[in-house]
Amino acid sequence: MKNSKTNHFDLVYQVVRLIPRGKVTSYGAIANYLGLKSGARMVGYAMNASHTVPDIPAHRVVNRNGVLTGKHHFGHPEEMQQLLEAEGLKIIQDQIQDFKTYFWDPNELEARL
DNA sequence: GCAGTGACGTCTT
DNA sequence: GAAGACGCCACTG
Repeated sequence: MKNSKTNHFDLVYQVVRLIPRGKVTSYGAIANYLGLKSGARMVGYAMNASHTVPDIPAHRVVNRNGVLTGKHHFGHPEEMQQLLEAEGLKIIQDQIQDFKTYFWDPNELEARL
């Protein structure tokens, strides 16, 4: 399979696209959902390449602490915070307030289905 | 081909 | 409880 290399990336994009509006998830959650034990970094790397694919709400993906670590990777760091606030989230000092409240886990979605 | 780096997370001290 | 170090895999230089 020539696409075996980018297979993980595609999986990450699929999960990120499934994130409902007003919710956020963490790299570890996606990695865990995909079965990538220590793939947290891989997920982050995949997100770095997310610019290669549209419709990727990367602003809904934050680290385990709910901090907008990758905000600087957007066209403008402010954009990530603005987008999250536009979805009803509260962000203070690049940190999501009540992160656990807005936290969304892909496993939960699959469980509901 | 080797070494360094990276949108993180978990373990150990 | 907090801080530091290590590990994982993939990409770039």
